Amino acid sequence: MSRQTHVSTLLRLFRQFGYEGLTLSKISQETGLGKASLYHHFPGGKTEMAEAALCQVNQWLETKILPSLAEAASLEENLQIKPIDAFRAMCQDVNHFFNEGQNACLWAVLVLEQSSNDLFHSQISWAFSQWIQAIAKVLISAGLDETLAQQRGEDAMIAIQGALILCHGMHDFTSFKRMINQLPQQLCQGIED
Amino acid sequence: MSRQTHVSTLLRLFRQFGYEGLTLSKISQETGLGKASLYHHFPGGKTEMAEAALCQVNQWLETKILPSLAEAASLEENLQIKPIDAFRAMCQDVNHFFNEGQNACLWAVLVLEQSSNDLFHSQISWAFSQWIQAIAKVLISAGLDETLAQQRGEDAMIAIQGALILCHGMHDFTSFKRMINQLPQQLCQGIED
DNA sequence: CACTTTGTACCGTTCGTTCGGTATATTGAC
DNA sequence: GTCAATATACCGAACGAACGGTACAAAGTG
Repeated sequence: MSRQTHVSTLLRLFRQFGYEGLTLSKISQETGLGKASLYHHFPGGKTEMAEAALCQVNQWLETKILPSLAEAASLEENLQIKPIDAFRAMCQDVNHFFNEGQNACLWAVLVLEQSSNDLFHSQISWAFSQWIQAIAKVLISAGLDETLAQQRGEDAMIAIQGALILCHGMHDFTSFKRMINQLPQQLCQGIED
Repeated sequence: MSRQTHVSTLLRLFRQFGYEGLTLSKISQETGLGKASLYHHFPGGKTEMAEAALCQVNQWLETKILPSLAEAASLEENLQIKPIDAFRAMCQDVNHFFNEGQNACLWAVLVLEQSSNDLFHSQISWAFSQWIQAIAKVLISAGLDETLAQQRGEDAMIAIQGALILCHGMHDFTSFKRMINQLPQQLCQGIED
């Protein structure tokens, strides 16, 4: 079993219990690896395990979300992708990634623990701003004002993160689904087709 | 020093470090109380301390937020409070409570730690739904459709929670201020004056 | 005096981490 | 092809430190 095999498990555990809340005993139990084996794959210990999980999330963003947004923002002469369709695809990926809202977001989990904040802050901050910029560029390429486009990108992040919090607090995930359905149109308000 | 004196400190610490991330040593250090004193005031230990902090947040909701919303929703003949003004006042309180976005939300912190989830879930869930209902009733009393009013209440929670996450992740609190400024009008969209 | 509040020392447990070592598989030398 | 050498994956046991929590007597307070 390679290191990468266990990163998905790590991601699941860290976003479920948080950094401080997740113990090596639990990791050992869930991965089926002894504690010593964990240190073979992750010599940096718990910190490196969390970094690996965080890295997986950021790679999801880089490979599944950012490219198609960049494509929709590109100003090639044969502009075939409409912004609304790009955002619909994005929301579909988001919906799948967060399991219809039932998965917490590792970014949010780590952000809210100041103890682990400094360690991972740069990567989380990078992810947020990349995503916001990617959305903004799509809207700018559709003729929207630059400032407003940036704000809409922020609003998308706010909607996703807020809906996850609310749904987990209420144990009711209908709000997340509604948000996912409404977000594309909300982002495209006032842009010409 | 009475018990209540230290609850504010507890609230600050729990929302800063989370439940698992906050240790009794740190609490002892920050309050200036020895462990014995802490257990004198909070016989239930760490759990009771977190509950006291959570209770303070919920009491803030009950005393500062819900009453004025209920007043704005009341259908007395001399209806002097306009919805937009009620929401503006609410947002001002929220802005102050979260220190312009720089304070994390204890609800969100506890919600994202599944370990502590079951202990506090009922109180957090209660708080969310009470707040949503209070907003919805204001909008309903202004003639808005009931389903849409409920959704706007949820959207307000989503906006607040999401903005807090985003701002903490970016170490930039301008989005929170913008959200606070925009929220009242957003909630009142399409209602007659 | 009675009663509340606190300091000190301590409990058992669990934390993250490390050590020494064992299988199995792959490689290299001859 | 044989056999030593190396690399990889894994584990049990234990480490010191810190955890949440407790017992109890001293100190403060009316």
